[in-house]
Amino acid sequence: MIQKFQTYLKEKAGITDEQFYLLAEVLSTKTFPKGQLILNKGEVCKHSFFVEQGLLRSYTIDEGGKEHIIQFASEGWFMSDRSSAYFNQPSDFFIDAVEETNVVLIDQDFIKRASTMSLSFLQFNEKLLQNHIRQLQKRVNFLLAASAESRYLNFIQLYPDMTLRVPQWMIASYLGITPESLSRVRKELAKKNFTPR
Amino acid sequence: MIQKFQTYLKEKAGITDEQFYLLAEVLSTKTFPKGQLILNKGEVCKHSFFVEQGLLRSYTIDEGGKEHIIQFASEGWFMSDRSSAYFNQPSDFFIDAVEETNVVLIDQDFIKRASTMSLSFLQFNEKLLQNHIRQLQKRVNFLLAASAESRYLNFIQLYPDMTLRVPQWMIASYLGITPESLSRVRKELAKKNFTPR
DNA sequence: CTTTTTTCTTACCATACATCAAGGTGTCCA
DNA sequence: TGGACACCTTGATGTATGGTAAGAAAAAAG
Repeated sequence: MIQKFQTYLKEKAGITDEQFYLLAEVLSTKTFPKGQLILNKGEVCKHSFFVEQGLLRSYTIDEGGKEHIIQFASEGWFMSDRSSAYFNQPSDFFIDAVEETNVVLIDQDFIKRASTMSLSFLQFNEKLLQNHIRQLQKRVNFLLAASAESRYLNFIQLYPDMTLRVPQWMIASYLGITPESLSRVRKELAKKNFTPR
Repeated sequence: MIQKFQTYLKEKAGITDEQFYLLAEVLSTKTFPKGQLILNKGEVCKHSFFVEQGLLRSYTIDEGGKEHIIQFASEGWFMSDRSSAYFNQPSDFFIDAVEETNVVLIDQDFIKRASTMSLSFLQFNEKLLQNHIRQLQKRVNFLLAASAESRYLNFIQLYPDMTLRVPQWMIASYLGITPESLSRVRKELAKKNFTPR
Protein backbone atom coordinates (compact mmCIF):
# COMPACT_ATOMS: atom_id res chain seq x y z
CA MET A 1 0.00 0.00 0.00
CA ILE A 2 1.76 3.10 -1.23
CA GLN A 3 -1.20 5.18 -2.34
CA LYS A 4 -0.91 7.89 0.23
CA PHE A 5 2.77 8.24 -0.45
CA GLN A 6 2.14 8.67 -4.15
CA THR A 7 -0.51 11.30 -3.58
CA TYR A 8 1.72 13.00 -1.06
CA LEU A 9 4.63 13.22 -3.48
CA LYS A 10 2.40 14.46 -6.24
CA GLU A 11 0.93 17.23 -4.15
CA LYS A 12 3.93 18.29 -2.15
CA ALA A 13 6.88 17.46 -4.35
CA GLY A 14 5.41 17.64 -7.83
CA ILE A 15 6.22 14.02 -8.66
CA THR A 16 4.11 12.87 -11.62
CA ASP A 17 2.57 9.41 -11.85
CA GLU A 18 5.10 8.44 -14.53
CA GLN A 19 7.99 9.55 -12.37
CA PHE A 20 6.53 7.76 -9.41
CA TYR A 21 6.20 4.61 -11.43
CA LEU A 22 9.93 4.69 -12.12
CA LEU A 23 10.83 5.49 -8.55
CA ALA A 24 8.57 2.83 -7.12
CA GLU A 25 11.11 0.21 -8.12
CA VAL A 26 13.22 1.01 -5.10
CA LEU A 27 10.31 1.31 -2.72
CA SER A 28 8.95 -1.36 -0.47
CA THR A 29 6.38 -1.45 2.27
CA LYS A 30 6.24 -3.11 5.58
CA THR A 31 3.74 -3.65 8.36
CA PHE A 32 4.78 -3.56 11.98
CA PRO A 33 2.60 -4.98 14.72
CA LYS A 34 1.78 -2.79 17.69
CA GLY A 35 4.74 -2.44 19.99
CA GLN A 36 7.28 -3.66 17.45
CA LEU A 37 10.76 -2.15 17.78
CA ILE A 38 11.76 -0.74 14.43
CA LEU A 39 15.07 0.96 15.13
CA ASN A 40 17.30 0.12 18.04
CA LYS A 41 19.64 2.61 19.65
CA GLY A 42 23.14 2.06 18.30
CA GLU A 43 21.93 0.72 14.97
CA VAL A 44 22.51 2.77 11.87
CA CYS A 45 19.20 3.99 10.50
CA LYS A 46 19.00 2.94 6.87
CA HIS A 47 15.51 4.17 6.04
CA SER A 48 13.08 6.93 6.36
CA PHE A 49 9.59 5.61 7.07
CA PHE A 50 6.56 7.20 5.49
CA VAL A 51 3.51 6.28 7.53
CA GLU A 52 0.63 5.08 5.34
CA GLN A 53 -1.44 3.93 8.24
CA GLY A 54 -0.74 3.80 11.94
CA LEU A 55 1.50 5.60 14.38
CA LEU A 56 5.21 5.55 15.22
CA ARG A 57 7.26 7.20 17.92
CA SER A 58 10.95 7.86 18.47
CA TYR A 59 12.36 8.06 21.97
CA THR A 60 15.46 7.86 24.11
CA ILE A 61 15.98 6.01 27.38
CA ASP A 62 18.04 7.70 30.09
CA GLU A 63 20.36 6.11 32.67
CA GLY A 64 17.41 5.76 35.02
CA GLY A 65 15.54 3.72 32.43
CA LYS A 66 13.06 6.48 31.73
CA GLU A 67 11.74 7.01 28.23
CA HIS A 68 11.67 10.43 26.60
CA ILE A 69 9.65 10.78 23.46
CA ILE A 70 11.27 12.85 20.75
CA GLN A 71 8.62 12.60 18.10
CA PHE A 72 5.40 11.02 16.89
CA ALA A 73 4.49 10.26 13.29
CA SER A 74 1.05 9.32 12.09
CA GLU A 75 -0.41 9.03 8.58
CA GLY A 76 1.32 11.25 6.06
CA TRP A 77 4.40 11.93 8.18
CA PHE A 78 7.96 10.71 8.03
CA MET A 79 9.84 9.03 10.80
CA SER A 80 13.55 8.46 10.82
CA ASP A 81 16.74 9.19 12.65
CA ARG A 82 17.84 11.70 10.08
CA SER A 83 21.24 12.21 11.63
CA SER A 84 21.95 8.54 11.77
CA ALA A 85 20.89 7.99 8.18
CA TYR A 86 22.61 11.06 6.80
CA PHE A 87 25.90 10.78 8.68
CA ASN A 88 25.86 7.00 8.76
CA GLN A 89 26.25 6.98 12.51
CA PRO A 90 24.73 4.81 15.20
CA SER A 91 21.33 6.08 16.17
CA ASP A 92 20.79 7.97 19.40
CA PHE A 93 17.30 6.69 19.85
CA PHE A 94 14.67 4.03 19.41
CA ILE A 95 11.75 3.91 17.05
CA ASP A 96 8.74 1.69 17.58
CA ALA A 97 5.14 1.26 16.55
CA VAL A 98 2.52 2.69 18.88
CA GLU A 99 -0.20 1.08 16.79
CA GLU A 100 -0.01 -1.53 14.07
CA THR A 101 1.62 0.51 11.35
CA ASN A 102 2.04 0.29 7.63
CA VAL A 103 5.02 2.18 6.22
CA VAL A 104 6.80 2.88 2.98
CA LEU A 105 10.54 2.29 3.27
CA ILE A 106 12.63 5.06 1.75
CA ASP A 107 16.37 4.72 1.45
CA GLN A 108 19.19 6.92 0.20
CA ASP A 109 18.91 5.41 -3.24
CA PHE A 110 15.35 6.62 -3.54
CA ILE A 111 16.29 10.10 -2.41
CA LYS A 112 19.13 10.29 -4.91
CA ARG A 113 17.02 9.05 -7.80
CA ALA A 114 14.17 11.35 -7.02
CA SER A 115 16.52 14.31 -6.60
CA THR A 116 18.15 13.73 -9.97
CA MET A 117 14.83 13.11 -11.62
CA SER A 118 13.04 16.15 -10.31
CA LEU A 119 14.22 19.56 -9.22
CA SER A 120 11.02 20.11 -7.29
CA PHE A 121 11.70 16.99 -5.26
CA LEU A 122 15.06 18.43 -4.28
CA GLN A 123 13.37 21.61 -3.19
CA PHE A 124 10.70 19.70 -1.36
CA ASN A 125 13.37 17.83 0.51
CA GLU A 126 14.99 21.03 1.66
CA LYS A 127 11.61 22.29 2.73
CA LEU A 128 11.19 19.20 4.89
CA LEU A 129 14.47 19.93 6.62
CA GLN A 130 13.61 23.58 7.13
CA ASN A 131 10.26 22.63 8.59
CA HIS A 132 11.87 20.15 10.90
CA ILE A 133 14.23 22.81 12.19
CA ARG A 134 11.40 25.22 12.79
CA GLN A 135 9.40 22.65 14.68
CA LEU A 136 12.36 21.67 16.85
CA GLN A 137 13.20 25.26 17.61
CA LYS A 138 9.68 25.93 18.76
CA ARG A 139 9.83 22.90 20.95
CA VAL A 140 13.10 23.99 22.54
CA ASN A 141 11.54 27.34 23.21
CA PHE A 142 8.52 25.77 24.85
CA LEU A 143 10.64 23.52 27.00
CA LEU A 144 12.68 26.54 28.10
CA ALA A 145 9.83 28.92 28.66
CA ALA A 146 6.53 27.25 29.37
CA SER A 147 4.91 25.50 32.33
CA ALA A 148 3.68 21.91 32.14
CA GLU A 149 0.14 23.18 31.70
CA SER A 150 0.85 25.45 28.77
CA ARG A 151 3.05 22.85 27.13
CA TYR A 152 0.11 20.47 27.32
CA LEU A 153 -2.33 23.01 25.94
CA ASN A 154 0.08 23.69 23.12
CA PHE A 155 0.38 19.99 22.42
CA ILE A 156 -3.33 19.26 22.15
CA GLN A 157 -3.71 22.26 19.92
CA LEU A 158 -0.89 21.20 17.60
CA TYR A 159 -1.67 17.48 17.61
CA PRO A 160 -5.33 16.98 18.47
CA ASP A 161 -5.34 13.57 16.79
CA MET A 162 -2.41 12.33 18.89
CA THR A 163 -4.21 13.33 22.02
CA LEU A 164 -6.87 10.78 21.19
CA ARG A 165 -4.69 7.97 19.89
CA VAL A 166 -1.75 7.95 22.24
CA PRO A 167 -1.77 6.86 25.88
CA GLN A 168 -1.40 9.75 28.27
CA TRP A 169 1.86 8.60 29.68
CA MET A 170 3.39 9.01 26.23
CA ILE A 171 2.12 12.54 25.96
CA ALA A 172 3.59 13.21 29.39
CA SER A 173 6.87 11.80 28.19
CA TYR A 174 6.78 14.03 25.13
CA LEU A 175 6.11 17.05 27.32
CA GLY A 176 8.89 16.21 29.73
CA ILE A 177 6.72 15.52 32.77
CA THR A 178 5.52 12.42 34.61
CA PRO A 179 2.18 10.76 33.87
CA GLU A 180 1.07 11.66 37.40
CA SER A 181 1.79 15.31 36.80
CA LEU A 182 -0.08 15.28 33.52
CA SER A 183 -3.04 13.72 35.25
CA ARG A 184 -2.98 16.53 37.79
CA VAL A 185 -2.62 19.17 35.10
CA ARG A 186 -5.69 17.77 33.38
CA LYS A 187 -7.62 17.77 36.61
CA GLU A 188 -6.81 21.44 37.12
CA LEU A 189 -7.86 22.24 33.58
CA ALA A 190 -11.14 20.39 34.13
CA LYS A 191 -11.78 22.51 37.20
CA LYS A 192 -11.38 25.63 35.12
CA ASN A 193 -14.02 24.00 32.85
CA PHE A 194 -11.64 23.35 30.09
CA THR A 195 -12.96 20.69 27.70
CA PRO A 196 -10.77 19.27 25.01
CA ARG A 197 -12.14 17.99 21.71
CA MET B 1 36.86 41.39 6.59
CA ILE B 2 35.72 38.20 4.95
CA GLN B 3 38.84 36.07 5.25
CA LYS B 4 37.49 33.50 7.64
CA PHE B 5 34.41 33.10 5.53
CA GLN B 6 36.48 32.47 2.44
CA THR B 7 38.63 29.90 4.18
CA TYR B 8 35.54 28.33 5.68
CA LEU B 9 33.85 27.95 2.30
CA LYS B 10 37.01 26.58 0.76
CA GLU B 11 37.47 23.95 3.42
CA LYS B 12 33.89 22.99 4.08
CA ALA B 13 32.08 23.64 0.84
CA GLY B 14 34.85 23.27 -1.73
CA ILE B 15 34.49 26.83 -3.02
CA THR B 16 37.64 27.83 -4.92
CA ASP B 17 39.19 31.27 -4.73
CA GLU B 18 37.98 32.07 -8.24
CA GLN B 19 34.45 31.06 -7.38
CA PHE B 20 34.60 33.02 -4.19
CA TYR B 21 35.77 36.06 -6.07
CA LEU B 22 32.65 35.91 -8.21
CA LEU B 23 30.37 35.29 -5.27
CA ALA B 24 31.89 38.05 -3.19
CA GLU B 25 30.01 40.59 -5.28
CA VAL B 26 26.85 39.94 -3.36
CA LEU B 27 28.53 39.81 0.03
CA SER B 28 28.91 42.63 2.47
CA THR B 29 30.14 42.91 6.01
CA LYS B 30 28.95 44.78 9.00
CA THR B 31 30.12 45.48 12.51
CA PHE B 32 27.70 45.60 15.40
CA PRO B 33 28.63 47.19 18.70
CA LYS B 34 28.15 45.19 21.87
CA GLY B 35 24.49 44.95 22.80
CA GLN B 36 23.20 46.02 19.39
CA LEU B 37 19.88 44.48 18.35
CA ILE B 38 20.29 42.86 14.94
CA LEU B 39 16.97 41.18 14.35
CA ASN B 40 13.75 42.16 16.05
CA LYS B 41 10.93 39.75 16.71
CA GLY B 42 8.28 40.17 14.03
CA GLU B 43 10.75 41.34 11.40
CA VAL B 44 11.46 39.09 8.45
CA CYS B 45 15.02 37.83 8.63
CA LYS B 46 16.69 38.67 5.34
CA HIS B 47 20.19 37.41 6.07
CA SER B 48 22.25 34.71 7.50
CA PHE B 49 25.17 36.11 9.49
CA PHE B 50 28.55 34.45 9.36
CA VAL B 51 30.53 35.53 12.41
CA GLU B 52 34.06 36.60 11.50
CA GLN B 53 34.81 37.97 14.94
CA GLY B 54 32.67 38.29 18.03
CA LEU B 55 29.60 36.63 19.43
CA LEU B 56 25.87 36.69 18.69
CA ARG B 57 22.88 35.20 20.41
CA SER B 58 19.26 34.54 19.47
CA TYR B 59 16.55 34.53 22.09
CA THR B 60 12.85 34.82 22.76
CA ILE B 61 11.08 36.85 25.44
CA ASP B 62 8.07 35.31 27.17
CA GLU B 63 4.93 37.02 28.48
CA GLY B 64 6.66 37.53 31.81
CA GLY B 65 9.46 39.44 30.10
CA LYS B 66 11.97 36.66 30.63
CA GLU B 67 14.60 35.94 28.00
CA HIS B 68 15.27 32.43 26.74
CA ILE B 69 18.39 31.93 24.71
CA ILE B 70 17.98 29.68 21.70
CA GLN B 71 21.50 29.80 20.33
CA PHE B 72 24.94 31.35 20.46
CA ALA B 73 27.23 31.90 17.48
CA SER B 74 30.91 32.79 17.73
CA GLU B 75 33.66 32.89 15.11
CA GLY B 76 33.07 30.51 12.25
CA TRP B 77 29.38 29.93 12.96
CA PHE B 78 26.19 31.10 11.31
CA MET B 79 23.39 32.94 12.98
CA SER B 80 19.99 33.44 11.46
CA ASP B 81 16.32 32.78 11.87
CA ARG B 82 16.30 30.12 9.22
CA SER B 83 12.56 29.65 9.28
CA SER B 84 11.91 33.34 8.91
CA ALA B 85 14.36 33.67 6.04
CA TYR B 86 13.29 30.51 4.26
CA PHE B 87 9.53 30.86 4.64
CA ASN B 88 9.58 34.64 4.50
CA GLN B 89 7.71 34.87 7.75
CA PRO B 90 8.04 37.23 10.69
CA SER B 91 10.74 36.06 13.03
CA ASP B 92 9.90 34.38 16.30
CA PHE B 93 12.92 35.71 18.08
CA PHE B 94 15.54 38.37 18.60
CA ILE B 95 19.18 38.39 17.63
CA ASP B 96 21.74 40.67 19.20
CA ALA B 97 25.47 41.08 19.69
CA VAL B 98 26.90 39.79 22.96
CA GLU B 99 30.27 41.29 22.07
CA GLU B 100 31.23 43.74 19.37
CA THR B 101 30.80 41.55 16.33
CA ASN B 102 31.92 41.53 12.76
CA VAL B 103 29.73 39.53 10.38
CA VAL B 104 29.41 38.62 6.73
CA LEU B 105 25.90 39.19 5.43
CA ILE B 106 24.57 36.32 3.37
CA ASP B 107 21.27 36.59 1.54
CA GLN B 108 19.16 34.30 -0.59
CA ASP B 109 20.83 35.62 -3.72
CA PHE B 110 24.19 34.41 -2.48
CA ILE B 111 22.84 31.00 -1.63
CA LYS B 112 21.24 30.64 -5.05
CA ARG B 113 24.35 31.72 -6.91
CA ALA B 114 26.61 29.49 -4.91
CA SER B 115 24.25 26.55 -5.31
CA THR B 116 24.13 26.90 -9.08
CA MET B 117 27.84 27.46 -9.28
CA SER B 118 28.91 24.51 -7.19
CA LEU B 119 27.33 21.19 -6.45
CA SER B 120 29.45 20.76 -3.38
CA PHE B 121 28.06 24.01 -2.00
CA LEU B 122 24.58 22.61 -2.39
CA GLN B 123 25.63 19.51 -0.51
CA PHE B 124 27.35 21.56 2.12
CA ASN B 125 24.19 23.51 2.64
CA GLU B 126 22.21 20.36 3.22
CA LYS B 127 24.84 19.20 5.65
CA LEU B 128 24.40 22.41 7.60
CA LEU B 129 20.69 21.74 7.88
CA GLN B 130 21.22 18.14 8.91
CA ASN B 131 23.69 19.22 11.56
CA HIS B 132 21.31 21.81 12.85
CA ILE B 133 18.60 19.21 13.23
CA ARG B 134 20.91 16.88 15.07
CA GLN B 135 22.01 19.57 17.47
CA LEU B 136 18.43 20.64 18.17
CA GLN B 137 17.32 17.09 18.74
CA LYS B 138 20.07 16.53 21.27
CA ARG B 139 19.08 19.70 23.02
CA VAL B 140 15.44 18.65 23.19
CA ASN B 141 16.53 15.36 24.63
CA PHE B 142 18.64 17.07 27.28
CA LEU B 143 15.84 19.41 28.24
CA LEU B 144 13.51 16.43 28.57
CA ALA B 145 15.85 14.13 30.38
CA ALA B 146 18.59 15.90 32.30
CA SER B 147 18.88 17.84 35.55
CA ALA B 148 20.15 21.41 35.69
CA GLU B 149 23.54 20.13 36.77
CA SER B 150 24.04 17.70 33.96
CA ARG B 151 22.74 20.16 31.41
CA TYR B 152 25.38 22.58 32.65
CA LEU B 153 28.13 19.98 32.51
CA ASN B 154 27.07 19.11 29.01
CA PHE B 155 27.14 22.76 28.04
CA ILE B 156 30.65 23.49 29.25
CA GLN B 157 31.85 20.37 27.54
CA LEU B 158 30.23 21.27 24.23
CA TYR B 159 31.01 24.98 24.33
CA PRO B 160 34.03 25.56 26.56
CA ASP B 161 34.75 28.86 24.85
CA MET B 162 31.24 30.20 25.50
CA THR B 163 31.59 29.41 29.15
CA LEU B 164 34.41 31.94 29.33
CA ARG B 165 33.01 34.66 27.11
CA VAL B 166 29.35 34.77 28.04
CA PRO B 167 27.93 36.10 31.30
CA GLN B 168 26.59 33.35 33.52
CA TRP B 169 23.04 34.56 33.42
CA MET B 170 23.01 33.95 29.67
CA ILE B 171 24.22 30.40 30.15
CA ALA B 172 21.48 29.93 32.72
CA SER B 173 19.01 31.25 30.20
CA TYR B 174 20.29 28.82 27.58
CA LEU B 175 19.97 25.96 30.04
CA GLY B 176 16.46 26.92 31.05
CA ILE B 177 17.20 27.79 34.69
CA THR B 178 17.60 31.01 36.67
CA PRO B 179 21.00 32.66 37.24
CA GLU B 180 20.60 31.97 40.97
CA SER B 181 20.12 28.28 40.34
CA LEU B 182 23.16 28.14 38.09
CA SER B 183 25.22 29.84 40.77
CA ARG B 184 24.15 27.16 43.26
CA VAL B 185 24.79 24.36 40.78
CA ARG B 186 28.33 25.68 40.35
CA LYS B 187 28.78 25.87 44.08
CA GLU B 188 27.77 22.23 44.43
CA LEU B 189 30.14 21.21 41.66
CA ALA B 190 32.96 23.12 43.36
CA LYS B 191 32.27 21.19 46.57
CA LYS B 192 32.66 17.94 44.68
CA ASN B 193 36.02 19.45 43.57
CA PHE B 194 34.97 19.91 40.06
CA THR B 195 37.20 22.40 38.24
CA PRO B 196 36.28 23.63 34.81
CA ARG B 197 38.88 24.58 32.21
C1' DC C 1 -16.98 -13.35 29.65
C1' DT C 2 -13.40 -13.53 32.90
C1' DT C 3 -8.83 -12.72 33.84
C1' DT C 4 -4.69 -10.22 33.36
C1' DT C 5 -2.29 -6.27 32.16
C1' DT C 6 -1.95 -1.60 31.22
C1' DT C 7 -3.26 2.91 32.03
C1' DC C 8 -5.14 6.55 34.78
C1' DT C 9 -6.17 8.81 39.10
C1' DT C 10 -5.51 10.37 43.74
C1' DA C 11 -3.32 11.20 48.24
C1' DC C 12 0.71 12.05 50.78
C1' DC C 13 5.23 13.53 51.04
C1' DA C 14 9.91 14.84 48.84
C1' DT C 15 12.76 17.70 46.07
C1' DA C 16 14.60 20.59 42.49
C1' DC C 17 14.31 24.76 41.13
C1' DA C 18 12.18 29.59 41.40
C1' DT C 19 11.46 33.90 43.68
C1' DC C 20 12.61 37.65 46.57
C1' DA C 21 15.79 40.35 48.80
C1' DA C 22 20.22 41.82 50.18
C1' DG C 23 25.08 42.33 49.94
C1' DG C 24 29.53 41.75 47.46
C1' DT C 25 32.55 42.20 43.57
C1' DG C 26 34.06 43.87 39.52
C1' DT C 27 34.12 47.14 35.53
C1' DC C 28 33.45 51.05 33.01
C1' DC C 29 33.67 55.75 32.13
C1' DA C 30 32.65 60.84 33.52
C1' DT D 1 38.83 57.98 41.47
C1' DG D 2 34.55 57.25 42.76
C1' DG D 3 30.11 56.09 41.81
C1' DA D 4 26.83 53.90 38.59
C1' DC D 5 25.85 49.70 36.75
C1' DA D 6 26.07 44.89 35.57
C1' DC D 7 26.94 40.59 37.37
C1' DC D 8 27.40 37.00 40.82
C1' DT D 9 26.45 34.95 45.29
C1' DT D 10 23.84 33.64 49.31
C1' DG D 11 19.97 32.91 52.52
C1' DA D 12 15.08 32.44 53.46
C1' DT D 13 11.04 30.91 51.69
C1' DG D 14 7.63 29.43 47.96
C1' DT D 15 5.92 26.43 44.29
C1' DA D 16 5.75 23.29 40.49
C1' DT D 17 6.65 19.04 39.58
C1' DG D 18 8.53 14.34 41.03
C1' DG D 19 8.30 9.85 43.66
C1' DT D 20 5.75 6.29 45.90
C1' DA D 21 1.96 3.62 46.63
C1' DA D 22 -2.57 2.17 46.21
C1' DG D 23 -6.89 1.58 44.07
C1' DA D 24 -10.11 2.36 39.97
C1' DA D 25 -10.93 2.04 35.31
C1' DA D 26 -10.08 0.61 30.93
C1' DA D 27 -8.07 -2.31 27.51
C1' DA D 28 -6.08 -6.54 25.97
C1' DA D 29 -5.68 -11.35 26.28
C1' DG D 30 -7.21 -15.89 26.83
